[in-house]
Amino acid sequence: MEKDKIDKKDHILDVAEKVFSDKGFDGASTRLISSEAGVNMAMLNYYFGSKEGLFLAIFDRKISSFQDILQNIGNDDTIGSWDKMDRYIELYSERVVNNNCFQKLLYQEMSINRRSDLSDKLRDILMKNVSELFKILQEGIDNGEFKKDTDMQMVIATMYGTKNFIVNTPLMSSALLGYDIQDDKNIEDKLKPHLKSFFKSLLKTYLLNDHEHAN
Amino acid sequence: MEKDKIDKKDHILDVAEKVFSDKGFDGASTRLISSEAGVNMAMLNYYFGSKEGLFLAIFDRKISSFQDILQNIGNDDTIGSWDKMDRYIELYSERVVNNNCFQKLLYQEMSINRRSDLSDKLRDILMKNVSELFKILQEGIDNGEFKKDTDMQMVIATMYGTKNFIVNTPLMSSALLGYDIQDDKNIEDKLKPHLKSFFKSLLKTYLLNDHEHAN
DNA sequence: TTGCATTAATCAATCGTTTGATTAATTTTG
DNA sequence: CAAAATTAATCAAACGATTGATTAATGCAA
Repeated sequence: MEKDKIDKKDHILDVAEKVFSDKGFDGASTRLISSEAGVNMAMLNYYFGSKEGLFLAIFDRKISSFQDILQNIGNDDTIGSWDKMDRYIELYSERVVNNNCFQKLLYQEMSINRRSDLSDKLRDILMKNVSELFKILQEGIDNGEFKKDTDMQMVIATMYGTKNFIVNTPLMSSALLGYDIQDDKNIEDKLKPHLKSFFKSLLKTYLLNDHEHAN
Repeated sequence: MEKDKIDKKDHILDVAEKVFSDKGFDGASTRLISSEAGVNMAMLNYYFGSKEGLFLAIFDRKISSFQDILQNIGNDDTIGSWDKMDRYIELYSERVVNNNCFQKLLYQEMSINRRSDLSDKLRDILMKNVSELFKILQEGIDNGEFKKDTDMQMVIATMYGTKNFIVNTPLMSSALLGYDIQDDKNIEDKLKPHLKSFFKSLLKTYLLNDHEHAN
């Protein structure tokens, strides 16, 4: 059955995503991945051609669902710029703290510069997501809701960086925050609300003009 | 001569630091490192025992100079909390944007889950640096200079995360900031001042109580 | 039976490491 | 001081292990 095959490939991709994010590309052997996935080693090559093919397939799978999630917030004319920002923070914090092992993989790959074609591709995709945030910020500045001297680039770097730091160095951030951020329950109950409320509070004071502070 | 030996070991460590940070631990072969350093392969084992020994030696060398740089800012009684924060931002931005290939290595290692003993060690060292920042923040809150509801943990995650994001994903951050952050001149002329002024501006609005805003 | 899925066995290549030999430097000895 | 003895540094070559990949044989459903 075609369905079974897809499920199997998907299962392999799930496992590979996890193992790659734990060990890195070079540290994750095909033998380990296949045994973790409960399939014969040759199946990886049979399905994905090569180890690199498997690796790329992980990204291909995600990329399709990766795009438009954060898009089209900026196109809503009925709400103000801060409310858009608020919504972006909500969605971003939600999305990103899930798939955290893919996020880890993504930034590992962007940090090491091996497959430069892939890196470029990932950069472009991320920049596309970033552009939505740009739009929101620019609009807020133009309509006077945000401060004129807002450093948009750095605001973006701050959001992405802070999230990455927490997700990608769990040992460090768990020690810092005082709870295990690898635990799913803690992620849901503590980390997500924590991240959201901090981002809102931080950016509200930074972005909003004084006359808006009352809100 | 003893000096030559130290210089040689130091040279190997320099090269290894660069290669490891480029390729990751598993991606960097001992053959590549030794050929880049212009020494025989066996010398790596002769000097450092093993590949892992070489890797650890990189950290040992840095760690000694790593410690006290950011320390003792908090102990100065003659300046206010924000001024201490200001000074921390200055030093942190300076230090960190230099040795950026070590920083890359450091967070690569903390991201991957391999030698947990090393990871723990690195976490402890970083937490020690963090504690100085904690001290400054706590003091500022206690003396009323900073807001009572300051999220200290997240402020720290933001500073470390934002810097990491910029340094560790140069492809992304160069596209975002609009200049090549791998270029030494750009680092000095643009990135450092940029980072400093943003951190100050961002944290000033977030940390300071309203009656301090005039400053 | 035919075609795809799956397996164990095997491949060459590369890995980190070790070896034994050789050279250079240092120390000891007469 | 000079010769001998010892130690340290360096090298090419080879080691066993592991890597990603391939093969040929088998299983199995249509």
